[in-house]
Amino acid sequence: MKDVDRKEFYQKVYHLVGKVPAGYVLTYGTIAFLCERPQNSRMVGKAMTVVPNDVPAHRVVNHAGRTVPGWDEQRLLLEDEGVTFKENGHVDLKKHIWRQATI
DNA sequence: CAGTTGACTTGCA
DNA sequence: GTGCAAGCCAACT
Repeated sequence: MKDVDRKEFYQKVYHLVGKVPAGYVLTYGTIAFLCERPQNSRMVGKAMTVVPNDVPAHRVVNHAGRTVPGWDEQRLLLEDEGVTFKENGHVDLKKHIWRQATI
């Protein structure tokens, strides 16, 4: 894959995450799919490690609704936006998954 | 340059 | 929904 493609992929990821409204979340797989890289879900997480400060990376969770390991603040940020958490520490994806995402 | 790592997903149980 | 194994790809060592 060309270097420019990776750059585009990252840019799309940031754009998508930036489009997610408060109170909703996206999964890495969804983002990867919308970025035309269904297999690169791990890269989404990698991209998040270098995400710009103005991108709400806390709205991104894994397919199980679990929050990012080592980032306890994420739960607080989501709760503040209206996202409901289960007692087991998982997000209620059924209610908060963002379906209208577009590139 | 080769091996390991990881903010993941899918498939099966 | 949860847990384990296998797969995938780029970044890191």
